[in-house]
Amino acid sequence: MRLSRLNIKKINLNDIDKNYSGQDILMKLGELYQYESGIYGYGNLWMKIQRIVENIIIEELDKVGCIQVEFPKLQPRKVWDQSGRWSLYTDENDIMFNLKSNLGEYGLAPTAEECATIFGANRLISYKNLPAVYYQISEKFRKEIRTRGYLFRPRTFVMMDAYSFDKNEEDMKKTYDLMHQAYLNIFKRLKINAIPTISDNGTMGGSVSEEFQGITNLGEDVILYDEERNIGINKEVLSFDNKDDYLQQLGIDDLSSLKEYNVVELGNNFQLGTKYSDSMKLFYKDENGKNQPYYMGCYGIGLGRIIALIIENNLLKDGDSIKGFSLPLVVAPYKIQIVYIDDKYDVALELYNKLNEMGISCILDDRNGYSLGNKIKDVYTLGTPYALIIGNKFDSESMELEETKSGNKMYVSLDEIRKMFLEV
RNA sequence: CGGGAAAUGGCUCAACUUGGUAGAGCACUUGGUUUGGGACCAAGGGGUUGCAGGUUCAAAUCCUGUCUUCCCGACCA
Repeated sequence: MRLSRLNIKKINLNDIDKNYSGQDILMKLGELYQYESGIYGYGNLWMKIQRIVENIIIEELDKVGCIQVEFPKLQPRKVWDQSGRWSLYTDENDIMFNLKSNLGEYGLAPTAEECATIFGANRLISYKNLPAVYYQISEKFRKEIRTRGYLFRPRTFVMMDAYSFDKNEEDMKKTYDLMHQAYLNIFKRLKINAIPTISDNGTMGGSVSEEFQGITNLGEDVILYDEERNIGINKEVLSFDNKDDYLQQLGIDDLSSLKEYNVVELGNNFQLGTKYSDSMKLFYKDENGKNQPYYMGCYGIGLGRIIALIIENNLLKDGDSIKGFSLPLVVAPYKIQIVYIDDKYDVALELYNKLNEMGISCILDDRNGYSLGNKIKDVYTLGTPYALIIGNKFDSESMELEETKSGNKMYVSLDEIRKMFLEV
C-alpha cells in the first residue's frame, strides 16, 4: 500500500487517551470513527487485521469440521417467538434492537440460536446427519446499557458464533471439547494469552459453560488463574452461594496459590442441551424413526475485542508517553513499512515492488513533505512491525531494518528479508 | 437504570470563580527555507461557546430545563 493513498491525519501523541491509547491513536488517525456511543466505522487498517483474524479462526474451525454459513442479521419476530425469547430479549433484558415496519416486526441479531436451530433442523433430518457444527462471522447488535473502552464494549460488533448439533449429551460434550481445543489453537496462533475460565452461566440456559479470558490490565473482570492446569475461575463465582460446588468441580482447595489477573472476555462456550430443540419443537429422527431433540452447544468469539486487545497490549512507550503500537507479525496486514529520504525514491519503489512480488505485504511511505524522522514516527502509529529505513548510507546488501517492538536494528539484504518473512 | 464528570474551531485545552461579545498549541491553506528520529519563517481560513428558555443594558461565564459524551456501579453468550 502506498501511504499517500491512505490519507491518515497527522496526530499529536500528547493528546491521546491515557486509558485506551492504541484505539485512540486509530481514532485520531481517522482509522476508527465513532458515530455515537458504541457505534463505529472501521478504516483500512482495522479491517485488514480483522480479515487476518477471521482467516485464522476459519482455518482452525474448518480443521475440526465446522461449516461456515451465514444467518440473517435482520431476524423476523416469528423466529424469536418460536423459542419464546422475543420478550426476554426485547422487554425483560431489553438487549435487542427491534423495529416495526409495514412488513412486520424484526430484531437486529444480538445472537442467532433460533436462526441456527431452524437452519440446522432443516437439513439435519436424520441421526445419520449428526454431529454438525455451523458457524458464521458477522456483525451483532446489542443495546449495551453502558458502552465501554471503545471496541471492548460497543453496541455493534463482529463476532464468530457457532452452533453444534448432536444426538445426545455425551456427543455434545465431545463436540464441546473439540471446540475448546480449537479455541486454544486459535488463541495460540493469535499470540493471545486466553485462559479457559469457569463462571456463571448467564441467561443462556444449559448446564456447562466456559469463558476464554484474555489478560489485559484494561480488563473488566478479575479471574483467579491456576497456571499449572491452565484454568481460571471468575472471581464473581466466589460470591455465589454454591461456590464450593464450583471449586470442588475444579479440584481447587487452595485459593491462595492462584494468581489474580484483570481480563476481558474474548470467547464464551455453552452446552445448551435440548433447550432450543425442545422449545422450538425441532427434532431429528432416530434409528427407530422417532423424533429426538438435538443436543446443542453454542460458541462465541468477539473479533473486535480480540483486535482491541492486541492493539492495547502491544503499545510502544517512551517513558510515560505513548509512541504508538507494534502489531505481532501474524496479525499485521503490512509487515514492513518502507521509509526513505526523497532522493532515494527510485530505490524505495524498487524494493516496494520486489517485496510485493515476493508476497511480503508492505507500506511505501511515499508522502511528500515528510522528513525521514516524521516517517519513522508514523511507522509506530500505524503499528507496522518492521521499518525498512533508506537513508544516505543506503547499501542494498546491508539495509537498515528496525524491529519496532524492541527497537532493535539489523542490517540485511533483500534475500535475508525473504528468508526472515517467508521461511518462518 | 443509580452515582459522578464534561460539553468552547478538525484534535487537546484556556477564558467562567469576579458577566463586557472568544484565545493558545497541534492540524488545515498559500509562499519560502528545511528534510535521520514529530523543523522553521511569513501570510491566511475556520467557532452565533451542544440545544432551549430565564436573569441582565450586556451571558461562553449566573439560573432552569434538555440532549449528548465519558467514568464508577448495576447489567451482560
